Parts: sequence; structure tokens; C-alpha cells
Amino acid sequence: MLITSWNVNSVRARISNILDYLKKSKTDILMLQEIKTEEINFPFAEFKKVGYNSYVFGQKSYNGVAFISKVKIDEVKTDFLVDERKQSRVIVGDIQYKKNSIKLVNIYVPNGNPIDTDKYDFKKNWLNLFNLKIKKALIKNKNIIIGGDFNIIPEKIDVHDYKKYENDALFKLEIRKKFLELINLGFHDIYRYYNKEKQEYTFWDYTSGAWPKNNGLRIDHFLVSNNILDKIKNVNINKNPRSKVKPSDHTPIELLIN
DNA sequence: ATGGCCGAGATCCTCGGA
Repeated sequence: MLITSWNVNSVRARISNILDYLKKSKTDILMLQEIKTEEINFPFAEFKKVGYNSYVFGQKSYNGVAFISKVKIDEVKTDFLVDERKQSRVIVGDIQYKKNSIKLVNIYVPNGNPIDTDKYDFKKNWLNLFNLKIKKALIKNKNIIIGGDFNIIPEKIDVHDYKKYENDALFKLEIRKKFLELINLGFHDIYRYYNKEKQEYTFWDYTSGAWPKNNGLRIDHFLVSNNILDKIKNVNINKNPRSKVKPSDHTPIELLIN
């Protein structure tokens, strides 16, 4: 089973790119972030036409997350984390896979820039709350996959020029520590687990020729709980969608389960 | 050496993104 996470930077602006991707990749479950629309304007029919059901937690203009899935997702919840600004950043659901129940947690973490504003505090508070919610969720189900746009560069290897990001909300030590705290609850950053030395990115800014220069960041991640680590067959950053016309600034990360 | 963009929702600019 193939599970993909992709920040699409508007589901409506990106609909043909997303449909192309589904056709080519045959992904079973697509976890979307930054859909930038409410449920009322979500393209349910377009996905239904190609065999996918949509589970949507939308918001007007900003944020918004969704599952696009060929398989049934149970217990879909949009109140896993309710932040102080009531933003649509987390949707969770359970899948049955080979007699295991796996909880999928699809997240869009706040950006947090600039760091001298309340946006940065919002990100810190958000991550604290998220870690707490995951800690509680692990008590009920030890099979958890967290996927999404974390807006966190875990290590120096995950950015083209780390010195430029030392005072950026994506790479500040304080933020990376929150990511480590989350991992220490019992997860692996599955991309880095399989690729100890590889330098690949999931995001390239639209500006400054970042894509042709490969000035990227690895900020989209899959965290897999220890209990199901042996069920993971492969993980891949698929750069193809970033090279298309009218692309998202992020590209999909794909997780293959045994 | 620097900087270059894009989407939504409202106008012809602002906000947010990273």
C-alpha cells in the first residue's frame, strides 16, 4: 500500500497536477496539506471520478488538510488538535491493514516566521500541544503514522545552506528540539532512517530560481511509530511533480507499506 | 552582488507562505 503526503498549495489551483499524480503513482492514500479551501468548494467529484473518496478539513484561503483515499478510512476526526486560532491543520483517521489498525495523522504545522512575532510563539505552542496529543494517542494505539508538512528542517543536511536558516523558524534549535521530543515518544523519521547520508529536499521556494539551483529544504516528513517500523518497505521523495507546469512549491513524499 | 513567486480574496493591493 502506497501512502503519500503532499503540500499542494491550493487543491483547486493544483487539481490537474494532482489528478496526473494519482494516475501515475496509483497512490492508495494521499494526505494533502494547504488545500486553501472550505469543504463547500472542495473538488470531491473530480477525485470520486477516478476512484478516490475525500475526507476534508477545510479553511477559507489558508491551511486546510485532507485525505484522498481508495481505501476506507474510519474514525475520521478534525478535533485531534484544536489550537487557539481554530485553524484547520490536523485530520486523523484509522485504516485497517493486514489485521492491524493504523492511525494516520495528517498535519500542517505552522510556519512560525518571522521569529520576533507571535507567529513564532504560536508554532511553539502548537508543537507542544501536538506532542502531548500524540503521547496520549500512543496509549490507545501503538501503530501511528504521522505525515505532512512539518515546517521543520531536522538537521544541517536537510537544507542547502543551513547558515542562512539559523534564525529561521524552520531551523531554530528550539523548534528542532520539539521535533526530537516527538521522535523520542517512539517514532522514526523514516526518510532519514533509510537514507543516512542522502541530501534530498521536499520544498523549493518559487523565488530566486530555487528549483533549478536545487536550493531546497526537507520539511515534509513521515514519522512511523516503532511498533510498525518493520512494515515499511520503502520511502521516496518524488521530485517529478515539482518539475511540472504550475507546480506546488512542495513535492510528494511516498511511503510504501508491506 | 542582489533578487527574482504564487494563491486567495478582495480589488488593481494585502496577507501568508518558507
